[in-house]
Amino acid sequence: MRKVKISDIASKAGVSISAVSFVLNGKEKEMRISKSVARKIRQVAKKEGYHPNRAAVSLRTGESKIIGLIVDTISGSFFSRLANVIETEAGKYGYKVIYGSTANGSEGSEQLLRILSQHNVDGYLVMPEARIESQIASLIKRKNPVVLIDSYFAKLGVPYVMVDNFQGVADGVSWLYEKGYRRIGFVGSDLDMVQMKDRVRGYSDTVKAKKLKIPKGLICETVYGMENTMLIRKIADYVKKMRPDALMFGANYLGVAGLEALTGLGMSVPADMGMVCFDDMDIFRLYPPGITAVEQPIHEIGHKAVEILMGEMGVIPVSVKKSIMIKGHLVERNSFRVG
Amino acid sequence: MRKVKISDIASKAGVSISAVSFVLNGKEKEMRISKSVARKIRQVAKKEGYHPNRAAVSLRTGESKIIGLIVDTISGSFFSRLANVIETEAGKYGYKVIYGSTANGSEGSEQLLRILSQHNVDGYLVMPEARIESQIASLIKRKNPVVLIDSYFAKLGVPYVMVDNFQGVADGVSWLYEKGYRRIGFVGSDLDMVQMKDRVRGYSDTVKAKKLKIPKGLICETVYGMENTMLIRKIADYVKKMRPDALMFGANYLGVAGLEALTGLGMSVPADMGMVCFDDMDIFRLYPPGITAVEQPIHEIGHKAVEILMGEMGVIPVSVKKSIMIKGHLVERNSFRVG
DNA sequence: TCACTTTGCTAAAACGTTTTAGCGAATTGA
DNA sequence: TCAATTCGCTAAAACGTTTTAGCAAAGTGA
Repeated sequence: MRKVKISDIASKAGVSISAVSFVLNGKEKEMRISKSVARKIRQVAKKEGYHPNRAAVSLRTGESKIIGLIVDTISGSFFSRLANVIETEAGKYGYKVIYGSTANGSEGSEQLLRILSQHNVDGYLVMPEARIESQIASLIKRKNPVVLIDSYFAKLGVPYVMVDNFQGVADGVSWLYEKGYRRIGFVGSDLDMVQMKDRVRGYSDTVKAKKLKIPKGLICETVYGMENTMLIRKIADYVKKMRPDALMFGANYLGVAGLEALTGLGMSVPADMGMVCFDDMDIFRLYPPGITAVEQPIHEIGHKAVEILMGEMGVIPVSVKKSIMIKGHLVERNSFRVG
Repeated sequence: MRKVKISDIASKAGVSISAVSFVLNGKEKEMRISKSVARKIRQVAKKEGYHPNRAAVSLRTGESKIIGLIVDTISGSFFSRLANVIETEAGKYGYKVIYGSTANGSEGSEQLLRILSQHNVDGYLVMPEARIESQIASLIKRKNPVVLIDSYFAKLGVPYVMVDNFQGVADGVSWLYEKGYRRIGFVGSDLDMVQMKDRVRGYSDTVKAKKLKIPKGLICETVYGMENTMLIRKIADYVKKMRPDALMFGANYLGVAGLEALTGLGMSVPADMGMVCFDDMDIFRLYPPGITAVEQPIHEIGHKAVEILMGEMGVIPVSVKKSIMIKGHLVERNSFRVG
């Protein structure tokens, strides 16, 4: 059951290796291989179960049919679900996904990128963290196809796909407003990426548009990477001090911590607090009354990211829009006080 | 900034390609390259930033330094967290992970395995579903290193790493017993894998050992792959009919559905029902009183799986135990009625 | 000193493809 | 009929490694 190679097909079909290669790569017209020979080759190849050795192809062509997926950490439902759709979408174009995380200490991002480049990776899908920016820049300089997901670096003109953070938060805050809340707080983080900044802006602008008088402190800025118990305490302190009547959370893990903080204070949603969270999670659906959340269109994000990357890689015609922003969807649940 | 290759190093160091290869692969002793030349070569290689083209290496040696991770679907917290640790653990040995899911329709498992084999994958980590058994068998027949995770196929003697399902459920049931419950039900699925069967056995044996009289019907067998709303209804009907005073759930998604079912019936945990779930989830920690669960030792599972696979692949000396079972840990929370 | 071994290195084949250049036969144009 | 073109295909180089076989110089034993 040795692996069958192109020369096997060539000899069994009584033709040259080149002929086989041409036919199997769809260049029979161009290379004028006759219909009959082409048919024969295809038939033999199928019968013998031929599939090209990717290493050889990669060596010869420099293409690996592999794309690299770089994430901070893949645990976390948003990432893992996205990874899943990326895998299927890439598969549709015949690409496999190899992924690496930059966070888990095993290797720095330069190391990771080097390894991926050693594997002749054809393109990169990156969910960036700030400290990777320079690496991305060097990828771009070397003409590597890159598409950023869920954030972007303003300076580099890298294509990106992201959710409309501003609009998402704005929708959430508006929903709370419509439900009658007037002292709406925001829990965000100090993460230095547009991602979070747009969310903060989504909050501030909306609150301004609704002509709510907000004390500055109604924004609770947590430290990114903060340990969970600290985070919970921070939110609890904020709630005790500022007494918002509703909270808009800027990220799913913040919402989760928020729930824990409220529980700790003996408060409950929606009796004592209105709530909306940016980015949905199972728990928001299951938590007793159901927590309204802004759902990220994961499927569309993954779909578009792969599509744009394929464009960059020359696999498909490049589309006009190299960067897109996708609207999130407000999933209304019962995290508001009635009447 | 062209990629530097071995011949560049050779010429800059004024030696042959072979010499460079020997030194950089640590065969200098064996191939008696002098200290001084070796030093020179290493120095030049470092300065020029040489890193071997993996495609070429792979073509020549047949090894890719890539392992294939095959899962049903990577979304789901257990899988994604496990994927994460596998990635880091594999990284420690210099291996990258390429993964493919069999479930999401894009490609069948034969197709997936073929593609991985085209990429010269060195070994496989598989979280099996029943229908992949024959494929695994053929991998084994072709002497491919394979380690199964979280289940095993009795017939094939494939190494595996799994959690002690029997013990985990037994611990959960015992906990409920200690809390005073005497009419403990079990919600499992008809999934035809040892995995689930051991859990059912863990329940039945424990219940028998405690000398509880259980009507047969206290086991609720759900259909694997059942649609969620159907699942919830099934559990609700079962609860209404059999009136257990506590429930042991055989899988995390079952526990979640169970919570929804109970909510639908106007019942709550722990006031109206004791509960333990096999396999922990965020929601069990966050759900108001906290649901006791059997936590799977994800880190250890991933660690061991990679270790055994490396043994199979000849990367490290093969350990005595090729298959291991790891104990889960009962995380006690407040899903029981006091007094 | 001479045969033999060891030392330190190199040449070249091989891995399985893709692709360029080109060759003989058939066809066309005049 | 003869030159020119087109047709249908093949030979061989190249991709960047690893590894086998072997060669010249130096060392060793007698």
